[in-house]
Amino acid sequence: MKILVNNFNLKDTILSGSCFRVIEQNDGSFINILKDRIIRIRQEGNYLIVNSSNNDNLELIIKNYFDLNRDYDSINNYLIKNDNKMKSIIHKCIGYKILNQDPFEMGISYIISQSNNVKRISKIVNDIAVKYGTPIEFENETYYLFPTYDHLKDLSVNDFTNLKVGFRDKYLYDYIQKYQTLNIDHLNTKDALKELMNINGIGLKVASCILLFGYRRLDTFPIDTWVKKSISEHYNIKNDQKEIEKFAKKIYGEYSGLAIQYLFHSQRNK
DNA sequence: GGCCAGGAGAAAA
DNA sequence: TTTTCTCATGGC
Repeated sequence: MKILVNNFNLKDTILSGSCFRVIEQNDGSFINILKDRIIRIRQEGNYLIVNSSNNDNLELIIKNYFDLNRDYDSINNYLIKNDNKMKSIIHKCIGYKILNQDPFEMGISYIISQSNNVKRISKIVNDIAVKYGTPIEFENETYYLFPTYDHLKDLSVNDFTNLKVGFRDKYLYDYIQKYQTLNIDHLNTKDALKELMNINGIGLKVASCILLFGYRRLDTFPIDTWVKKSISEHYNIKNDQKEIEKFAKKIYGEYSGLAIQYLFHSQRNK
């Protein structure tokens, strides 16, 4: 399948570090494991070329996953209007989109991410899928979908320990116990953060990532060392979590999540 | 072989 | 209230 896109950069988007289930291929394409299917995708100019294990609603699913229906141009203009320094930063990030990933998978993945590196995060996430997820045949290989809540709801703390997640075993267990009572969609962002942080092992950073990448809350912004570095380079702001939060909310408003991702992305790609 | 990774929680100051 | 220490594991 061929999909026409504009102002989209597949590689920057898919390798941005928010997705742990993507495998870069030697031919420039990517194997990406979505919620319910496997895709092979590559970009040729303004076209995406996609093969999938499941063609039902494929174009719809691709456009939703890569956030291709959102008007990034007008958001970018809004950000630049509020902060002229954004102009050069955004210029380095043209085509970067925020992936719409599965909320449950994001919860598990970002709990695992704390004090960890991307390579090992990906390995553990994949180990969980291989052990508890559904196998899918695609291009003569077997891939495993990330398990649903029902697949994991009866696991014990020790089952997670056996997955070599270290001290995060009890965190994952508590997340599973509380997952069904979460009511994120009916809460504003501030309360949604609170609700997630009520889970043992989820702090502000992880909760922000879950909301931004799993629940499309573009007004949440994970602040890490890259972002702090970028902020202190571009702005005269104290290198302090609270100060940066105040600044981001005030200047970038409802799109602070995207703005902070631009800072993260441009700093990381230096 | 020591350092550190898209942190969080508990203890200590 | 803010700073420091600890928590498993493995990549480099």
